Parts: sequence; C-alpha cells; structure tokens
Amino acid sequence: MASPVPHDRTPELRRETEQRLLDAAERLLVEIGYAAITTRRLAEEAGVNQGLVHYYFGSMEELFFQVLDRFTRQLIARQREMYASPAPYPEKWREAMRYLDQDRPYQKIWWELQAMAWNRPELRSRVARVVDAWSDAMRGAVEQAVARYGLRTGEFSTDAWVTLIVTVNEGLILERLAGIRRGHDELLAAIDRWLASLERRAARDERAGKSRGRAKRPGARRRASKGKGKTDAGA
Amino acid sequence: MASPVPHDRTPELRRETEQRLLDAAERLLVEIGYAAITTRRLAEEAGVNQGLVHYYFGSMEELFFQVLDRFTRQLIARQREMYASPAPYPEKWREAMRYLDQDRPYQKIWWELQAMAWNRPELRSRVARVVDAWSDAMRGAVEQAVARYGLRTGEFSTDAWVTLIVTVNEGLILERLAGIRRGHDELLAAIDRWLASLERRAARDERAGKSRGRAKRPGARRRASKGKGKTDAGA
DNA sequence: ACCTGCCTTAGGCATATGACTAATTGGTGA
DNA sequence: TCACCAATTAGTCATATGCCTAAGGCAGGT
Repeated sequence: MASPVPHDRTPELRRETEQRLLDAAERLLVEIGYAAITTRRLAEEAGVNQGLVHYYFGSMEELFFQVLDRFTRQLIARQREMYASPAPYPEKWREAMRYLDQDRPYQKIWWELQAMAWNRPELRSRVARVVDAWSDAMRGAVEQAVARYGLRTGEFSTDAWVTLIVTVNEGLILERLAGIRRGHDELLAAIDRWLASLERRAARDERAGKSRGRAKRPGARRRASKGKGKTDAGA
Repeated sequence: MASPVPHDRTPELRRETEQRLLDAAERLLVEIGYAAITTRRLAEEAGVNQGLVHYYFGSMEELFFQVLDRFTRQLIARQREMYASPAPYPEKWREAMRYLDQDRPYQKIWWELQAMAWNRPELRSRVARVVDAWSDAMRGAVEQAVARYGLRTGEFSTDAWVTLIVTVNEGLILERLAGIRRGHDELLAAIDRWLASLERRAARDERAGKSRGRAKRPGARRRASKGKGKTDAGA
C-alpha cells in the first residue's frame, strides 16, 4: 500500500500522482489480474482519491493504455541492455534464464497486459512492437553466436533461430505463470551444457587458429545434438 | 446466436440447457474474452433466460469451472488421438502445425481460460493437467522419432525434447493470438525441411540395412543443424 | 494579502452486475 | 383428467462500477 501523497505542490506533483497510479496498476496486475482492477481498488492501492483516475487519465481505458505504453518502453530498454552486453552468448542465455525465476512480477504484468490486448484490437500493435523489439535486440547476439560456433545457417535462417528462441522463452514463462515446471530443468540444463561445449570448442579453435569449418566435421554428430541446444539457447 | 430452447421437456433437456450455456460461454470466450462475460450476455448468447445460470450452475464461477473442465477433457482426448496416429513423425508435426492456422477459436478458448486461471489458484491444477496430458501424448511419438532418426538423447533427454516442442508451440500460438507472424514461416519451413530430410535418410537406411550409428557420422555436420530442426519438430 | 491555476476531496449519478425468488409453464405418469 | 415435479420466466435486490462535479485547499506569483 502506497503512502499518502505529500502535500507540497511542486511542478513534479502531476508526474508524481500519475506515476503512483501507474505503479499501483502494475502491482495490481501482478496481484489480482487486469479483470479485477476497479477505479476504487486502484486509487486505494495508490493512496489517492478515486476521483483522480478520471482527473489524470479520463478513463480506466486510457489508464491501461498508458500502463501498457510505459511498460513496453521499459521492457524494450531492458532487453536492449541485456543483449548489448559483450559477454559470450552462453552468458547472455544464462542471464535471460535467471529472469525466469527472479522476475515473476515483471512477467505477470506483461502477460496480463497481453491477455487484455487479445480482446482489444487497438492494443495489438503495441504488443507486437515489444515482441519485434525483443527479436531485434537478440538478433545481433544470435548472429554472432551462429558465426562463432560455426553453426550452419543455410537451412535455419537467423530469423528462424530468433523465432525459435523467442517462442521457447514465451512458452517457458507462461508455463511457470500457471505453476508448471515439468521438464523445464531438464531442458535448461541440456541447453546450458550444449552452449558451454560450443563455447569451449570455439575458444579452443581460436587458440589453435583452426577454421571452424574443419572443426565442425569431426564432432559433427555431437554438434548436431548441440546444435539443437543452440536452438534452445537462442533466448 | 443460438436458437430458442425447444419446449418439449424430455429427460435430455437438463443436459441440453446446460450444454447450451457451456457452448455459449465458449463462443463468448472467443469473441469477447473471459473478463467481459456477464450472466445476461451469456444467457442471451445461449438463447435462454438469465435466471438459468443460477438455476443450473449456482454461480458464474461454477459455470467457468465447468467450462474449463469440459474443455480440458476435449482437448486432452484430441491430443491423444492426434499422437496415436501411426504416421511418421513429420506428418504428425505437419498435422499439428495445420492447427495453428485452422484452429484459432480453440486456441483462443484455451488461452482465455488460462489467463483466468493465472489469478485463480484453484484452477491451476486443472490447467497443469492439460499440459501434462499434452506432453504425455507426444512423448511416445518423440521417443520413436529420436530412435528412428538416430538422434542422440544422451544430452537431450526425452523430457527436454518434449518440453522444447511444447514451449515452441505455446509461443507460436500465443504470438498468433496477438497477431504476430514474424519469423513463423521461416521457422516452420526450416523445421519441415529438416524433418523431411531426417525421414528420407531413415527410410534410405532401412532399405540399405545400414545401422543408424554408421549413417550419422558421414553427414554429421548436416545432421547437427537438422538436429536443431528436430528440436523444433518436436511439436 | 490577494489572485490564479492546479490538485484533491467527498461525494453523487446512471447503469450494470451476480445472485436470487415467486409464479408460471409444460411434460409425464397414474 | 389430475397431480407432481422439473424447467423456465419475469422480474427484484443489494451492491458495485465508471465516470463525473462542485467545492475546497494549496502553492506560487504579484
């Protein structure tokens, strides 16, 4: 429960109350879901009078629009930051996987907003924008990984890889939202092993000065299964 | 809009009116989402009087419980039927992928029910049951495919494969629900090519009487990338 | 001190909602 | 035909909801 609004009316106050309401909406998305949020429940959570929803946003609908806009901006910025890291790809993957367990409120907000958007055509483009940004943010990292690990991209384009990685992540997040964990540890461990071995081999190849093309063929079979892991590792 | 209820009171009438209401609820889940369904909207859609919701189900909550139960039973039966087919794995995958575009109402219902369950702990176990059944239904087919195509399972257990396939499917379905198609065709085409080549090679190996172990090593590199495809093909 | 503009409050209003109920209807069996 | 029981109707009720408004409060500027 937020504290009452301070009574000094500085120029920042408008943003303060607006942000309070938007923050409260996010907390309630996590706690009770979009369908259960009312103006009174929201105002109570924000520690302001119920009339302020109308004053600042005009309607609940507009408030949700702004919740979605603010959230998507934050999410996109965060994904760009994560994938801009110079760390090798397995590290990026591990970082993203850590979010699976540590970032449940964030994920809940995102998927509650999506569920709301399923029935609101005017919101779909905004949702699509985030997924596009996510894909774009990781594309560079995936391209580098594919090149570094000498994985063939002839049959699997970068777009296919990226799509695979994104969809796997989405599926994992959603299952956890529903309390499902079956098979997750097995999958994540397998991907991790595979990525680690790809990275070790790439480092070895660098030291030996070997061309990757050559390095692939001897362990081709092993790489095959790992190549799968790479697919998974794309997140 | 359903037609009015017939006026002959046979012993089947109770089931008739109940089913009408449950059918109407499913249609509305597709059309307006769970959050917008009211007793009056539902009764109108079912062509019955609004008081019958209380008479037959006692509450909207109980009605949604029964919608979920009925739907999950149907979904599980259908998945079992699909994966029980003796067709080779690529055909099963293609059958499942055809559902991506042709079965949008079905998918919408399922995900609206899931979104509802995110905020209803008492519904989570039911949702989890469906995902478990889905995984179980496809496990046999995946195991057969792994064996037939000579793919290593040492690093990727069957559980990992199954989880990968399920999560990819979930991600694809959800993106389409939000109107997102980017990268889907590329991914599905790549998986299809890879599965087709796996199947051709398996058939050739059968005719030639070669052991799969031997057959893998020459094309090891190609198999690697296809192994990825197989990962994708697991759906 | 006064004025102005913005913020906030304390309700109020019209409508919607889930749940409910008494009366009526209709089918079946004796 | 009559009696009985289940199904249905036609509202009703208490409460909730989104939206709104007039009045008051407060800070900053003159």
